[in-house]
Amino acid sequence: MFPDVLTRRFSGLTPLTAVENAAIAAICQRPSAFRPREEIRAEGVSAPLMYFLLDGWAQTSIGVEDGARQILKAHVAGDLMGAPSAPFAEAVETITAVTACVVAPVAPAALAAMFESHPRLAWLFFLTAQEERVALMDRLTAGGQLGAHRNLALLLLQLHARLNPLGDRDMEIPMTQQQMGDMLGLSPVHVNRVLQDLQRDGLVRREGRRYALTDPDRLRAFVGLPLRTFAKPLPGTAGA
Amino acid sequence: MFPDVLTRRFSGLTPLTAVENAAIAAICQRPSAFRPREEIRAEGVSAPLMYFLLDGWAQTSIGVEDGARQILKAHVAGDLMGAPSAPFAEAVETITAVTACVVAPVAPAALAAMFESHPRLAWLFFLTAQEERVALMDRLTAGGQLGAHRNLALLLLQLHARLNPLGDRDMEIPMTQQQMGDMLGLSPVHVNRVLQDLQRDGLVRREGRRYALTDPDRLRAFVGLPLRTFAKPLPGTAGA
DNA sequence: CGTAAGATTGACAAGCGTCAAATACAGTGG
DNA sequence: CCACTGTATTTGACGCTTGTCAATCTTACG
Repeated sequence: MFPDVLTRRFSGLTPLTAVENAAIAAICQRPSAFRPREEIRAEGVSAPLMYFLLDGWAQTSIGVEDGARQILKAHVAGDLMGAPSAPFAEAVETITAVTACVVAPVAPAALAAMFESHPRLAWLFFLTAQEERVALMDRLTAGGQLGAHRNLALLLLQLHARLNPLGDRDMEIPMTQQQMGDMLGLSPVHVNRVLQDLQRDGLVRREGRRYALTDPDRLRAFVGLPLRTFAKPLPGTAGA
Repeated sequence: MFPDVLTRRFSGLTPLTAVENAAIAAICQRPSAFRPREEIRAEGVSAPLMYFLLDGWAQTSIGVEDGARQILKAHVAGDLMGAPSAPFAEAVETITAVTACVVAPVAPAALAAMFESHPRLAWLFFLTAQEERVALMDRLTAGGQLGAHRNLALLLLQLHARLNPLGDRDMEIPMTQQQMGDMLGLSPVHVNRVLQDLQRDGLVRREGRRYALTDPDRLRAFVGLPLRTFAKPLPGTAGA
């Protein structure tokens, strides 16, 4: 059960060996389940753990004093959550279940130990961390330089790429418009209006929380940022 | 020369051994110098390298089609630049010299090889990548949830923390207001107005590009986001 | 001394947030 | 099966924040 979903995490880079799969499974603690809206890990707790998301949707967010919060990432099965807090004494981000989900905790020290026995995995985790950085960089760029329309369009494209690697047009996004707003720094009211604009322009179709990108190419052109292809055969790893 | 500045990179986590210093120096290619405004590495180039910044200020940015650009990070001596592009076939970000600066290129494959011989360094680089993620997460939170005033105040606090670890109030920021705007997603005109507001409120003093935080505590309270202390003794590394 | 880049100021417009109300929708208990 | 309740979506009116445009002023530098 574990290995499958975790292997998928790195499938864009390289396939894992059976030994590597086992090494990852070995550092996972017993999985536990959470219900929708339940808090998996609160920001501020000390000695924070990391979590492999085995099933469901979750999100990480940072809260601001006045009650506002920024959602930083929507996680799907296979994601490693909470890693950004690893260098810190106290957790930086809150992890919340969006749908029902199952997570396996991982102690940072255990991951560090794995780095010693499996340097190739260490490199893969390093590359994955860089990918996450790029995702944040793109989002920052979109937030700073693009308007709400192109920003939301980018979000839909990114979710589509992750949910639908095969390229189907249809997808189910289990987020409220409020949550999308918290991701983009927009009010839920404005999210709603922008979604309607995109529909009116024929870029998106929508029924409830089912979204269809009617013309992905036009949508990409509209956004004006390249969609990264997280896919490069692993450069010079085992063979040094 | 190298080791000093690079060691400083990790000083918040743990001191490096002489062997580790040598290992890092060994993967560096011959350093080269750049003049202000010169492009060190353009986004889009294939097989991108990484660069240790040995001296000076540099910045990484992502361009948008219509000519706008988002500055993602201001780099000071000791930073590893360009790592986010490592998993990609083509460079994601443009690296530009802000002041005169000296950089040492590093091939991703060389770093991967170092991960095999020095797993503790691998873990340190992993943690550093997570710190960078948190920096982006904070900036994203500021951009999405805070207004221009608090956002700019946060930028000043962050620069102050990096430039002035000793806590002096005075610092020289070699950025134009235009560049600050490109970091925050604000127009240069608005940056100027906000800076004046902060001065009027007695939070900042400024002469040319010398900035003084007159009351750091009040400034921090004003922002409402915690300033991360990138300082935790390295958890379970060598002793596994 | 001349030129270019940056900083500053003002007037105006657009984008987005806020407030408030109305409407759909799902789950709950009678 | 139906009223009841809370949550999500939708719509409208209005105002603040921020961008745009254009001009002026300062500073650095050849």
